[in-house]
Amino acid sequence: MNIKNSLSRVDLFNGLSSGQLDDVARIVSLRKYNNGDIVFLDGDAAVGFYMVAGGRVKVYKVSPDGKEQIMHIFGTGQPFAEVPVFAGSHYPANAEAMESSTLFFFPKKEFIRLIHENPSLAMNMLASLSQRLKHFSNLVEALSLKEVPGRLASYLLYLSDRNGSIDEFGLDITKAQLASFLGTIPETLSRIFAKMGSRELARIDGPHIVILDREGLEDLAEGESKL
Amino acid sequence: MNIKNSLSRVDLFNGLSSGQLDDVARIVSLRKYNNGDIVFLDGDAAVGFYMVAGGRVKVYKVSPDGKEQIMHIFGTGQPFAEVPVFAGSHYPANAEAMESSTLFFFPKKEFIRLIHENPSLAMNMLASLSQRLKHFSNLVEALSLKEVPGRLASYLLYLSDRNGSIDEFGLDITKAQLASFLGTIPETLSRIFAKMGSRELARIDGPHIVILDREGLEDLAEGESKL
DNA sequence: CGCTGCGTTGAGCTTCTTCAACGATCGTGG
DNA sequence: CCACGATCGTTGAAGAAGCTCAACGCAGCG
Repeated sequence: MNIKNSLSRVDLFNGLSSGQLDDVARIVSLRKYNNGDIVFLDGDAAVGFYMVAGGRVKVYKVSPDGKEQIMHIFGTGQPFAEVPVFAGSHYPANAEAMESSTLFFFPKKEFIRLIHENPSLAMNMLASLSQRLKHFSNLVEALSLKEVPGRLASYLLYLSDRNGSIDEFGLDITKAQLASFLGTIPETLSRIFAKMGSRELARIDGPHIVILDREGLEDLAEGESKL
Repeated sequence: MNIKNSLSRVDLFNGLSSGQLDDVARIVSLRKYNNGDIVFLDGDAAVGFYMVAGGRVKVYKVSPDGKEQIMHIFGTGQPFAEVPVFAGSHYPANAEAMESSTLFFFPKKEFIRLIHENPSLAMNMLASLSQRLKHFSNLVEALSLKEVPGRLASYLLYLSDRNGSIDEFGLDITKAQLASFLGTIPETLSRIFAKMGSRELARIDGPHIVILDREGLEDLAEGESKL
């Protein structure tokens, strides 16, 4: 069956028996969203959590004057919004589809029952939350201890690694979204890209990036040099 | 027995039977630290996690040029450094005792075994990690979307709430530490305290705070006004 | 063709940090 | 008991980083 098959490929359900996967599949429902559709808003009452079956979703906060901070971008196979399942009962941020997306929805009560009966599922969920905490801890470190050029350099190196440590790759989000993710604004990002270009650290051509000086970027990322 | 008694009072072990508490107590060891002692350093191999039995511990990151960001301050009853138990195997930050402190240490392998056998313990741990995620999400929001006066106002209001929503209370950390927690430096913090004083928002006398204008502070915290 | 969204660039300004100096408090040892 | 150094906090002046506002180029698309 289609849903069960998707679930079986996902970290969160690693090590579950076929019967246990059936139990999970039984409580899941599918939801479809178009680009820009809101999945939930900060403060909404939460009755369950989601997992990306296809597409991408951004989770973000907004300041009163409209500035947006992307906390996380989730792709296929990644669960999100688990927090209110285990602590509190409201979503602590907004979520919006960044493209046409299909999401699995897991109702809170039923899922908690499954966890009680299923230690591996609990362990997987603990691993997933811990992973998330690491991500946030990096984000805090970046926002507080690095300047924007350093954050951008880190992100470029991260993208490069994710693509197999090659020096040439494409941005998979718009620059405005990247700015929001890095905790800055498009204008600032643009200027820094320009500087990286003129310093021969990287060549930027639209969404196409070529890393020219990996060492230089690493120094920037570690705060050991400036632009 | 002393340890078991302490454990029984702690959220993480809520709902555990006496026998289960014994199981936990059996794997715990006690460690003592003086003010300023390092509990672990960023990158250290992690063989377990900790819980504060008495005293206080700060978990923090440091930038190459020495600036420090306090991620979290843990007091009695709070577990910390659980992340490497479930994801990765190295501590992702530094931890240091802020006063004479006694910590429980839980070895990773044994604790994981207990979790497997004990669904409530797993659920409690999930709740604890979720709580932590909420904390970080607030921290990210503050660092990225609020200016320092807003963060300070939030913190003062938080302290007030924690003391029963009264308008008069003491700072329980030094101003330098508070600065590090708010993602700024003592000089900046000092200037903002001075401004809050002259605007009659709060009176600051050493570590003693009196909130004079709660509404004004709330506006600041929400980014709806400036200093 | 003109609209709209994305990205870039410039000028000015705000916020925060840096650097330096100084006052107050506190514990220690002479 | 006082002097000393250390820690903590405050204040001033200057500078850096990033934001705001505004204008504009460019591509895709109805």
